[in-house]
Amino acid sequence: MAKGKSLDELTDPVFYILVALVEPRHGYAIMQYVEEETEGTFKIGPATLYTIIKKLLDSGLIEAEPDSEPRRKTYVATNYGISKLEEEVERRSRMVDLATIVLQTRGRKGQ
Amino acid sequence: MAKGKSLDELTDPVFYILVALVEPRHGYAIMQYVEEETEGTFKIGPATLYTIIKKLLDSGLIEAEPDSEPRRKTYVATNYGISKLEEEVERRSRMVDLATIVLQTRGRKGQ
DNA sequence: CTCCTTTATATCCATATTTGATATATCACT
DNA sequence: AGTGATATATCAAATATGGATATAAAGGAG
Repeated sequence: MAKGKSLDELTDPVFYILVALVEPRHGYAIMQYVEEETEGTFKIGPATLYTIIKKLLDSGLIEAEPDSEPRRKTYVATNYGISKLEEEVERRSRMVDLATIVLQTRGRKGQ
Repeated sequence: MAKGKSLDELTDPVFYILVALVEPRHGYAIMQYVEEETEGTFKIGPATLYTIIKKLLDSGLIEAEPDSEPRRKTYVATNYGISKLEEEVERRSRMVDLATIVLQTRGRKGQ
């Protein structure tokens, strides 16, 4: 049901696109969503967007959905995509926790 | 004091290497540290490691430190590197929070 | 003393990922 | 008719990553 390579880790743009597609959205709306949610700090251009959409369709993380407007293509995360996103949230959460502890431990030097 | 490009976002291996270098470590010890801390789920090979060490030295996030053993090269994060790591932890934390909220909101459909 | 494993650093090159630039077309507004 | 926003799409270049490989010294086993 998926043919991509690993998918053990999701990159930043893949992560944001999957988050956007927890609700159905078309490509352009994904770009706007990510820019708004990150207050302009993370932007996804069309090249990155459509490259990744293709990859996510191929690997079964998202699927196409019918849209009323003919010139738009709407996508949404599959159940598989949602669970992959949940895994990735946990993975990133652990990364944050590790770094937080390490940074805390530092400072109180020696002992 | 830094000549790298953006550094606005750190990739996964860069993140792990910087976390490892909150305390002084030499290259091989970084590889072992990351593998241990991630329980074998994330491995950094020599190619990735030394490529990134070079990049981090160039951009001033880490610096070399004298080591008793002559055949080892020890590195440690600079103050600049620590603050970059802190920023990145916050950035990733916000990503986790966003995804968590979005995933929570889903499920209770309509309204 | 020789073999093997671990430690340790380093690079080549192929593959994967990302992105700037560009192209096309429709729609809304003036 | 012209401009800006909407909307999808691709090319080519730049970046990033990782498997394989090379080198060498140290430590332990037999």
